[in-house]
Amino acid sequence: MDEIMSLCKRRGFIFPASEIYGGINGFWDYGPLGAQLKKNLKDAWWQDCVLTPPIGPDGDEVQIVPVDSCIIQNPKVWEASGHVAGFNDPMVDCRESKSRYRADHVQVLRPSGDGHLMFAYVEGDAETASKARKAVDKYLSKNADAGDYTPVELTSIAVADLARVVGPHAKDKGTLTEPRAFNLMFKTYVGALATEDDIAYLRPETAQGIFANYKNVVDTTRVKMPFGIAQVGKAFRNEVTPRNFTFRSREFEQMEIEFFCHAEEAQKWYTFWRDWRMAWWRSIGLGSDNLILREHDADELAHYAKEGAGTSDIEYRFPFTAPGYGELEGIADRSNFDLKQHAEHSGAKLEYFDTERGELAKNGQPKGERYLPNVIEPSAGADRGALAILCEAFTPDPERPSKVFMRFHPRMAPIKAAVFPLVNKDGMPEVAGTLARALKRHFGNVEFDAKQNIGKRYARMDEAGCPFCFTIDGDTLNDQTVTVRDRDTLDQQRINIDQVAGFLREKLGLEERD
RNA sequence: GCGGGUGUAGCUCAGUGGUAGAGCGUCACGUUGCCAACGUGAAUGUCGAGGGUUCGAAUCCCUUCACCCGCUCCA
Repeated sequence: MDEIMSLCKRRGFIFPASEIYGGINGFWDYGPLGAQLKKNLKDAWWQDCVLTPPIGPDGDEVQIVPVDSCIIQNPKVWEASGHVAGFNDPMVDCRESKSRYRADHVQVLRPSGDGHLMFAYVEGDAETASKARKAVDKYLSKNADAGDYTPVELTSIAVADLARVVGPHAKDKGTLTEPRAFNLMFKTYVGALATEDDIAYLRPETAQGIFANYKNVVDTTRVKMPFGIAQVGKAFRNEVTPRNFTFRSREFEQMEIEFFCHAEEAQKWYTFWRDWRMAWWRSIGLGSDNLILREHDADELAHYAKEGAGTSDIEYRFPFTAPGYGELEGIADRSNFDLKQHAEHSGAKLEYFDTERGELAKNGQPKGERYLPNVIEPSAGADRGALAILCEAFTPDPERPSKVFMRFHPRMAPIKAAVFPLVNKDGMPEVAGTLARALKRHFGNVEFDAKQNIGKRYARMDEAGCPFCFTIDGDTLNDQTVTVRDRDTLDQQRINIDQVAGFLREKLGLEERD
């Protein structure tokens, strides 16, 4: 991983944010190559999910429409979604055992007498409860005046009295910190006065911006159930521990679809999205066994998925997680949790009237059915995706001058092609420059380089992950052919200069896709 | 949030109290005939930051920031 981070810095993929001031924990900037790489990833997602979506399980093209919602929304959005409550759990730390507990999960055995020790345990945890009980018995045998011990909430203990509490996993008293709130949402103020009434939050996920716009989309477009709403955008979380390069950042970008369907079809669509999203990641270069699909166990389901039919993660084996895996995308059946919450909190009627369902009327037409749709959510991390692509592409090769090359899928490669004059004279640079400019118009980032010798230029392109290099040599001036150098095989072939654009179009996957 | 480690040029690193260095990379000129060749020249340092000790600190001490590893957390 150190080598990957070093290459990212050296070649301009990723830098620490505000590095000249020492950086800032949990924030990363993309350099020239990284910005293009991440954009290629987002563009591919947009192309394949929104513009030319896949064929669904019923044989029809899936319906997806985009939105672009604000990072700051009415704070009630986050109350309805459960984020305000869920993000504000006070926690206590144990200085001795290094354990951390949710304060409202810790119970304390407190005696009727004053000034005596108290013993904490974790609610519902037999082991610590038994430890605390035994400690009480032992203590009472020497301090009969303590009186009767009864369980109370830790949160009801005065801060000064915490010094007499023995933690759930501690031997000594007074090792528990006072409960502290870990607010994982970024707070800000709307309006220049910045009073408590003006508090707002940076969105911790893009999903709620979709749910909040659900009614507007249904009312103003001709979408019919089932359909999806897609969004790409930044989200923010005050992670306790930003870690592992860009994997857990405090500012990150999501690519999300909320796919709405009737509850009876939720299972079918969940399976469809799970499998199709997995195939999609494979198609853009994560084809190795570093990529896995993992169904969640029942005990790790999120609050919104409890009643749903399933949650699975598409996970990648990063160098820093190996032999384990890290999440790239989660596909969750959120049931109708979110729309129900927003309907209740806002008072808006969010039920969908489905004219194709219900009993048949006398005229043979369905009477229709009113329901809150279920939601299947494929939610992918753009930064994590870019990081996985970087890790997967990183290929050490002691045989070649650069010692390493980036084996990007051509669709993801930030530099699509390079054009070199073999030597910087005899009319070669002019021909190469003309070809490079022509290719750039069709393929975007195409580099022209005439500096130093040809070997160095190939090596530079290997590190940048450029899949194809075209070299103009003496023969080009006579027979109009150029050499194509393949990044992965190092093979060279000669093609006519007029065929270069067609060659690239085919290799870059710009031909018709299924 | 706890514990351990690291921070010197773009990168990799040397430098343990006395004038800040090397290799690679970058730039210019020359050369070049398909995989980091060569020659000549050049630029590039808040030694992570702040404070202290000292005649003198990259070096010793304190504080702090960032990154890496292990815990913890990840709705």
